[in-house]
Amino acid sequence: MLRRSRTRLAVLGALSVEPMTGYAIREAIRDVLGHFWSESFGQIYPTLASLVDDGHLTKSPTERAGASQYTLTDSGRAALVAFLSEPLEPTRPRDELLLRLFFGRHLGPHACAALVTEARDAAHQRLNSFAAIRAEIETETGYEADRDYWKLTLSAGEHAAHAAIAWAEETLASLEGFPTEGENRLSSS
Amino acid sequence: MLRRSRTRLAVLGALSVEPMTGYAIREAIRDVLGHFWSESFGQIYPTLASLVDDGHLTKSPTERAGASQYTLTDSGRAALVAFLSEPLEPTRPRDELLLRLFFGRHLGPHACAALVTEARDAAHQRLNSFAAIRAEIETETGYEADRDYWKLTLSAGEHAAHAAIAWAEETLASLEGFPTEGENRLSSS
DNA sequence: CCGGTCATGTAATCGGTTACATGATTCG
DNA sequence: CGAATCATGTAACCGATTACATGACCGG
Repeated sequence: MLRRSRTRLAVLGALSVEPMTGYAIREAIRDVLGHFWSESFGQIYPTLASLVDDGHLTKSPTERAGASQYTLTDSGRAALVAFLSEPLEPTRPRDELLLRLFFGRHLGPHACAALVTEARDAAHQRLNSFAAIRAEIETETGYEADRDYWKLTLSAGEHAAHAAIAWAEETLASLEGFPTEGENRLSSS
Repeated sequence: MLRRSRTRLAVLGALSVEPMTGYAIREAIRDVLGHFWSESFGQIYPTLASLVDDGHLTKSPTERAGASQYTLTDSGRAALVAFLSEPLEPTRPRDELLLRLFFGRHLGPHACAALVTEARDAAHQRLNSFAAIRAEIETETGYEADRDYWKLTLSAGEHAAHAAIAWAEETLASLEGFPTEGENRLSSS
């Protein structure tokens, strides 16, 4: 199983939209894919070098000294499609909020409510940023072919955020009825 | 920033419910926390050893040769509470389905629909397993104090699954209207 | 000129998985 | 007895983050 790194997919994908520098790739991932993906510089630059080695990208200088622009080759586009076609291997879930809530008895309902409130507010903020991104991709020209797909991922984020908010509200109401036996104390098995 | 591994939290939490062997911890995490958490043996055993070193657990032999039972100490319980009280550092999102969908133009609407269908079916399966877990924790005795918190995490899973299903249905309908220009071909910028 | 942004890259480290090795116990 | 399950642990590896080092360019 040659399990390719997903960073490669993200980088190839980003460059399928338009040629960019490594720095710009990271910016694009943070600003546009931010709600479902992330990459760090420490991962992007080695990946770019490796993709150039494989012939999937070409590196060319820009006007600006020290900056290089990377462009997808035909081989790179083929690699992207091949990657996209691979079966999705199931991700191992790791939701730290739920992990804490699961053991919430040791924290008490009050502190748990604070965690849930935080999560709810974060979901609201995400919702706001989705609206901004939606407006942005709607108005910018040049990405017509991709735009419809991009909106699907936005919609996924919106559904998830709405669900998170609804759950948080329910949970906050429910937590009010919880007994406060162990709150702020380290005793009681 | 002393960023403690979350495996420690999961192990301490698991042992806060009842003493167990390392093997049983992994089973419990897989079966009960499976929809929002995962751990591998390779992480659990070293963590157990380290927690014993720190005085957070005691290791005692069982009737069965070669098997050890781990029990939370007072120090361990305090460490659990301390851990639970730490601020939640934001998780970097990595949703491979959405990453693929974002670059879905290169795959075509048909293949994208297959991915989304897969995700929808997986959400349905999760919903089924939630019902089973709910029935299980409802009937088993001895966990009355934790049960209410456990249900909160189940509810979160159910909300998320319902949202995923609703989004998938909408997306599948939407994908039917997408042009199939690049489907199964490697050409066309 | 100085601070902020654009830009590249590497080294140390980490958290985690996989694969492997080993062996006891239980059940058919 | 043999297979499945229970049980422990380690070594190799990997993907990724963090911190650090460096420097060009631009605007005030």
